[in-house]
Amino acid sequence: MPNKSSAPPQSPSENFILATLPEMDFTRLLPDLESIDMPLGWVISESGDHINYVYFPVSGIVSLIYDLEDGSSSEVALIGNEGMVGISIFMGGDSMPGTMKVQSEGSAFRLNRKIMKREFALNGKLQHLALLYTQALICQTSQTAICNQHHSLEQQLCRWILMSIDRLHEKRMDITQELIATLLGVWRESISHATNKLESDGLIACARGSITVLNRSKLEARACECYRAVKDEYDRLLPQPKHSK
Amino acid sequence: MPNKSSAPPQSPSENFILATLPEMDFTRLLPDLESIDMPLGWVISESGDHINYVYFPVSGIVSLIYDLEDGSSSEVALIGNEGMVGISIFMGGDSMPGTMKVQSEGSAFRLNRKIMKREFALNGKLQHLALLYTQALICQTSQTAICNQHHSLEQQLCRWILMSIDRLHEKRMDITQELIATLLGVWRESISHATNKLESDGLIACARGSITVLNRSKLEARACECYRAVKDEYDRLLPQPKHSK
DNA sequence: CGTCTTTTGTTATCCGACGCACAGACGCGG
DNA sequence: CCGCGTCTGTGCGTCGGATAACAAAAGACG
Repeated sequence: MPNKSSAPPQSPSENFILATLPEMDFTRLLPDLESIDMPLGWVISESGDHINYVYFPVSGIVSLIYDLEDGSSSEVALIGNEGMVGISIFMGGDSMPGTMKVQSEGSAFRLNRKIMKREFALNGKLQHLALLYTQALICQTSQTAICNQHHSLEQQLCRWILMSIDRLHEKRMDITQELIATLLGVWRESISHATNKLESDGLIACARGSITVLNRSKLEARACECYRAVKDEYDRLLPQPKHSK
Repeated sequence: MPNKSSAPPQSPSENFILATLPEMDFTRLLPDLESIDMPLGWVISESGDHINYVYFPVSGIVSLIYDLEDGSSSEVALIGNEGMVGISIFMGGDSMPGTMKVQSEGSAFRLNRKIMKREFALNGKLQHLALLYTQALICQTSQTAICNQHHSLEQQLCRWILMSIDRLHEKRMDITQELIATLLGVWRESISHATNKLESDGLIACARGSITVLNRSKLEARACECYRAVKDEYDRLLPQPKHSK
């Protein structure tokens, strides 16, 4: 099925979970996988929404955001083409708190709720991968919790930039400092302050609405251990797929 | 099977997950459920440990704690008789980051890893409940993340006290301010400051190594919305068992 | 009862981030 | 190329909580 966007068409196997499926499972699911664009800012689901699809991103980033009554918010997890959106479908809760919002445009393949539940019930590889990914997600949210408690804004920012470019597979990301501040749950001016320091130290280059990483290793050194901890656990639980179609 | 402690013997059905199982499933599991004491401070598993049992607490509280390289730490989830410890067994990761530590003594029933995996693979009620509980756990860690970012120490303390007495099913808890500080990832002196304010306002009574809640509703009003948010989601996902043996 | 350890309370200082009020800078549309 | 909206940079007062150094009180134990 051709992708509707102007970008080159993408294959479902560019999503790690789908790519890790055995040939037989993958082929069986293929006709049910529907290609869909994920434009910037699209809210895939809001707190408590009964979600009808599981989304497997092949590009772009989806943020899991929790909101507070006073209007402030924080991102608790980043989801790229290593994962999936809509775990409540197979976890059984049907819905979950938090907003799933496209933080960086891209595209995904989605699977109808009914088909996902049917596949999950087969006790096969998809069930296994979905649960492993969910465990990785728990690790990410937990580490976010302790990071928010103990680490400085600059450390958190470095961590967040690294996690983002990992999922974008590029050095450059298009995002305003305003949005970064919302996602990290901090003040916009504080982000401005931090990016300036990082820029003057030559780690990143900032432009209007974009950040480019110039020195990845220095950025890692400046980030807190949380980046490494989560990445290591993701690598342990979800090894890179061997075949990419 | 008699409980080894001096406390009155407890039934597996005092754990909500076990109690919610259909009679048939419960009866089948019964001979494999091993009673075990959970003394204060016992580390059930440490980061990366290959865990051999799933624990179903019937009393007491187990904390999921994340540690940092500098020795500081934060609790990211509280587990009482509404839940279970050792989800990595059925989630597939075998181990997970974080320490499972008994924060308030009690007892549990545990199930061998092999038996748990076998039961889980039956696609029955235990699988359903285990996954629902895991989703609730994700909610708790996520809310902890945003709470750590936005709310004051006093609000967090109120939330934590409420979550603890909910799981203890008592007004009084035996714990030092030192330990509370470790769990919340803050300074001991700050806890002292906060408890004094709450005590002088008549919400709690403090003694050496214990806190008693005097006015629950006022405490709820003083806590952040996170307490209510998590409790509501737990109630939604895990309704109280109808029968208790 | 007096000593010793553990737990809790007090005070002062310091630092990071908030909160506000701007000023400047870029880029798009007319 | 001009105007205006969006995005970013700067400065400063304020505040909560970290940090440190100590004092006091409550049990534990001989």
